[in-house]
Amino acid sequence: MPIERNAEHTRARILEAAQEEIYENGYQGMRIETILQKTQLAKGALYYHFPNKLALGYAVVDEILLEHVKANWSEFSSKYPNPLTAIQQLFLWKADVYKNEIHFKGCPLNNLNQEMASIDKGFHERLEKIMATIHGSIFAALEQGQQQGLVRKDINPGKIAMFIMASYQGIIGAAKCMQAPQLLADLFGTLNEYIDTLRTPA
Amino acid sequence: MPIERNAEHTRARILEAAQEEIYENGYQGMRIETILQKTQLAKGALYYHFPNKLALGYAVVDEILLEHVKANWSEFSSKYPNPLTAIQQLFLWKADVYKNEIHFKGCPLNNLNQEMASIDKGFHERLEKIMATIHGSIFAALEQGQQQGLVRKDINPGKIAMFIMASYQGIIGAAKCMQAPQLLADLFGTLNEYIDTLRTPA
DNA sequence: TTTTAAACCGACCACATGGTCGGTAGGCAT
DNA sequence: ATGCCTACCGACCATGTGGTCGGTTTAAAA
Repeated sequence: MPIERNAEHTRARILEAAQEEIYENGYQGMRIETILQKTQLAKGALYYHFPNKLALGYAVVDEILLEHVKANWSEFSSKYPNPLTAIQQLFLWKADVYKNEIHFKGCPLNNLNQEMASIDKGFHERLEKIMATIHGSIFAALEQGQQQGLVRKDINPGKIAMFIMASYQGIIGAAKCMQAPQLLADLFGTLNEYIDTLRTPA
Repeated sequence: MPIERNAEHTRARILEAAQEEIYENGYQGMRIETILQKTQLAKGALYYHFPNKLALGYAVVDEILLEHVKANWSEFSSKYPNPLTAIQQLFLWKADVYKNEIHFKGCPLNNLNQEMASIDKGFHERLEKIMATIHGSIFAALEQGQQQGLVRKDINPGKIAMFIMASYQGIIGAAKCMQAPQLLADLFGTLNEYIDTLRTPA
């Protein structure tokens, strides 16, 4: 069974393997040799699709992480009309997904951010763009909630959106550091209690 | 002016240089060559004091980071008798310290945690120990506050302590990712508002 | 069928990097 | 002064790693 000779597909496989490697070892810990092993490709193939290691790393951010975030968010914001509820449900879902992870590796986006944002400018620019996207989504949700009378009007949507995003990252990070994804339920629970205080009092 | 031949001092210089390197490039990005350059030592000196790179990394955690955290905390908890206020002041101080950083590199402890906790067991164990120390401090502060009637008695000190710690990390991380330490004031401000809700109502 | 270019192969290279080891100098006890 | 051990030197090694390049295969056009 010869592996299909399809450029797009090959490129996608490389990206996927690279994403996995970065997720497990960080960008600096990712080895192209390992990617070749995982994809059963030769070096020439990889360097045909990507000029160098850095470009591959960038591509993972642009084509995998960004899309993943967008998909995630749009799913929940369309499922739950109340924006605060959408955010809370997203958190609970994350807690549930990672609950039984044997080896919890955290959030791919946050990991890369922590590792590379202050080291490499290219990564920083790309990752900041994603962060801005997320922040913009939460911000818009809060503002929309205010207009609909669902969210208190005495809060600053920009600041609160940033805080929620930061707490989310922190929670994932803490659970990762402690290697204890079962903490996520409690932590997101506490965060969700805080989010409840943003609702318009009944 | 011959550099003093003092084993303890030399070892300390190596550790300091290593800490800086890790802070700037992560453990995986730290290079022995750079440390030798910074300390003006030869390779033999470094490998006389440390058996290998990993041991050096571990030593940085045990002898630099842990001590730094302990010193930080004890300073503020002794300066402010109200535990909640001590925590809040510590945050505001951090925001102020980093405010004008040109190239904000985040929190050394959090950085290493994010990078190595899920990769290397030795790092994980050591870093978790520090996290547990911090958590224990906040936990004790909250419990003590409850006994003194300063902190609401309907909250779970363990969970809240974990949440505060996670949020702290997240805030530092977010500011790092955005390369915007001026965000810290707002973010810690929001966190402190949350902490205010933990006080016993007047 | 022949041609052509995209897609892929894999041996090879340059060099960075962690680590070794025989040697040397400083300082302290005798 | 002499011996001796700690502290340090720096050339050298083994290996890992990103990257190159001439060549080969596949698929579709001519």
